[in-house]
Amino acid sequence: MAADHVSLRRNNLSVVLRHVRAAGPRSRARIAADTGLNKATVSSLVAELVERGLLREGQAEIERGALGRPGQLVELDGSSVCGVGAEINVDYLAVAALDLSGGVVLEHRVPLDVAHQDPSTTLDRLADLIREAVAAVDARGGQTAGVTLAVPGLVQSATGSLKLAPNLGWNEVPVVDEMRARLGDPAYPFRVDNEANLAALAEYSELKKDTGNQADDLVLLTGAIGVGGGVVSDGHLLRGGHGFSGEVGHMPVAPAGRTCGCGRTGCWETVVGLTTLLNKATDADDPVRDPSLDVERRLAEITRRAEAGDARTLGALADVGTWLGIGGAILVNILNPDVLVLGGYFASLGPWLQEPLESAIRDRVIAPEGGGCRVVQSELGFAAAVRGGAQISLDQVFLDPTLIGRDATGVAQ
Amino acid sequence: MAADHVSLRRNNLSVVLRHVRAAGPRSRARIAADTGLNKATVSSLVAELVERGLLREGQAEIERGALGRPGQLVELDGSSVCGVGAEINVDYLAVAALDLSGGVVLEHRVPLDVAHQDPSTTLDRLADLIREAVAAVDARGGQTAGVTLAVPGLVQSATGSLKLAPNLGWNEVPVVDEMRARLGDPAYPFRVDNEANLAALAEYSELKKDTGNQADDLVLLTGAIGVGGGVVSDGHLLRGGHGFSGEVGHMPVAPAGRTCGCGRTGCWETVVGLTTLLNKATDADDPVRDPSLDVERRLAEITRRAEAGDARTLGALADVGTWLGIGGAILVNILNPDVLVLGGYFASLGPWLQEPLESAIRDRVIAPEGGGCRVVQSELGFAAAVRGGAQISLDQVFLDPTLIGRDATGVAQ
DNA sequence: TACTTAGTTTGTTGGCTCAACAGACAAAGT
DNA sequence: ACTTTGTCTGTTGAGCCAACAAACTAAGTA
Repeated sequence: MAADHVSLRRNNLSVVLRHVRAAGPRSRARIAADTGLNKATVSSLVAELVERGLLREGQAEIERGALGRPGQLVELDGSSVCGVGAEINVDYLAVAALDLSGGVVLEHRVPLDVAHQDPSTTLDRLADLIREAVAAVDARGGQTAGVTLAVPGLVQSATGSLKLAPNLGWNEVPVVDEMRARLGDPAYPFRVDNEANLAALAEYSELKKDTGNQADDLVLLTGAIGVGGGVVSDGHLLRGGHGFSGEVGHMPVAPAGRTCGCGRTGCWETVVGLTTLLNKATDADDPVRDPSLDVERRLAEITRRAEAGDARTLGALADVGTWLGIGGAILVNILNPDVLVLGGYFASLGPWLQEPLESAIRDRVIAPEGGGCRVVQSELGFAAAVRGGAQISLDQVFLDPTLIGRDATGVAQ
Repeated sequence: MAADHVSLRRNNLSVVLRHVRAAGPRSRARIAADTGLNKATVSSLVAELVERGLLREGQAEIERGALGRPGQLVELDGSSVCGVGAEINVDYLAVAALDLSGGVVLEHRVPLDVAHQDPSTTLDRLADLIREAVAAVDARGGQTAGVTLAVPGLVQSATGSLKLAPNLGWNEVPVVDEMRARLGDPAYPFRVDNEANLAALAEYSELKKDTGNQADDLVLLTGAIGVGGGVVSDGHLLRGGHGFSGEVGHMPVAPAGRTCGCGRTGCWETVVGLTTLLNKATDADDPVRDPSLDVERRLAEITRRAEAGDARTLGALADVGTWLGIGGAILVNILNPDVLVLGGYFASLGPWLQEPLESAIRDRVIAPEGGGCRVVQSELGFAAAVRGGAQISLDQVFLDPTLIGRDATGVAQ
């Protein structure tokens, strides 16, 4: 809370660094004009950020044709710092490493039937993947700013423990401690977070990249066997008092519906989950239903049928889209996001879900003009969570550039 | 974003002022120890805050029995700055003025059938009340830090316009402009906000006062004819992209239920609204149903019957409590608040609602141990929104003490 | 075409100010 | 004698301002 010269400097370093990220390569003079800082101050700040390896002098001189002395472009230096994201999900493990400028250094996914493994075995495999990612960062001459693990369950961020992950069959696993031990107590911070939260963060970054500014309120729906929700409100991740926010899968929206894994009837999951879609769209002996098949392959087949105009498939998709809208409207009324992002399997099948979904929302939202809520399909799809994990580690650096290089006050957990 | 010496100073003034509010009267040395600021710095900051009339040297010397030189207590100075809150609701207008230390300077409510008035007449009456409140502040030798108006509807905070208030029958009313004109373009800032949002803020302050720290995530339910929701997340009001968040009254929870004023069936309002309770608890010719009767008086009668053990009343209350829990569980799953506060009429009847409500929530929440969500009855009841309005104006001063006194950079809107 | 000059913009330098800090110290108690 | 408070003095660090050199465009002149 209390601020001194050091935090003042830290703040302004962060302002400059984030401005370059948000607005792209720029001359010092331009940064000064944009941020309101003095030219001299910006020079000093940029010099320090260059020294820390976070910014670099741009190769290009500047756009021609302008009057006066051309400026020296300053841009993000992707070479020195990377964030690593990892993910444990029902049927795969994944890692990704992003550099400071958002470039993908590495992305790796391996299929694994996590639910039928011992957690310990899964964590061993994951440790291998993370070591591989960190090695790739090292090989590039970079430093790992942090690793964040995404899990489909309830996470207590403070203690780094996974309280409950029904779809994995995990319960009270101290994932951070377990992983830190496996990785030999690494210097970089290691965090866990909910999969949907991290995916929401990744989508938020993506949105910022595309639309420039505006839109600081976003809801992400991740569709898989279960349904997860991630909420970004006013640019901040909504975590809730104990970090258990976004549990939207069990909203009772269809009292006449199927029995849910949680024991109750009519949960949202039971009408929009992937299993339900497949049951509606196919016969019991249809090979697409085979649970041992890769999810992406099953989705590809559904997509093919939809494109071919198969009536039953289209009907099932329209049905899911409508139910998605019925639950979505609840979220929109409560949270009033600017954007509702369809992630996970909803993204793959977005083209057929979007129309019925939007119409269902329009019918149910109180705020004028549907609360101004746009519905978009995720471009990241199933990769959103790992990306978000890498992103969140990088965000720490953007918030406090002094974590990196020079005096490096300590890669504080 | 970008910070300089002035913002550094502003921040630290704010830190000291807020610390005294949160932790109570304290010596300078203690403030320094608590905040991490240097003793000398705290002396300087306190001196400035005293000069601005926000703090004052405490009368009492200090607790006895301690070793060493006793400290001079420093405490909030309630005498110089007040925040004013106002409220337009279906059947009353209200104002309140709070001083910096949270003391109630004035609280005034007048019954008015707003829905059957011309908006202009209502605003005229409200202007009278506000003038009265500001005059009361003046009479105490104080300065009005700002006035915030609470309305039961969708508010666009930026433009200060009320987009839609179904229960008032209002639509697209530029309330801020209208009121500023009536008040003769006052120097203090004038804002509008949603009634439930402001009430949530007031409850949050109340909570902080009681429990000290912890609990930064809260959901408030205001019960009246309609049902409103206000959300505080991580200490911040959740507003949503367009400021239309918290519209919980029309969540479709009871598909088999009554038709709602909004045209759909099964909205939450239709099973937990006051009208529904009365219909369930009484016969058609029961005088309690008389809508011209004062709400508080009708609630008093229901309370009397419940206390007397009237089976039908108790049944109706249990029913409403359960439905409250069914919808409440949705909110708890999405937002994971530490506390769920029952406001409005739910507060008056809380003793009978709480048990079935808590049980319904426990049955439906995914997170372990009910997500740790406590259910409490509001102490402020129907006065929460005005209090919150006054509070929010004061909060501006706590966030930027330089708004008041001395150089007063301008009572910026 | 080659050269000069004016005008504009960039980025650095040195001096100034402001605010926090550190340490010394008097004051006020045990 | 010992402790703790609060003030005072001098130092440090960071941002600001104004001046200035550098780098370029535009236009006028030979």
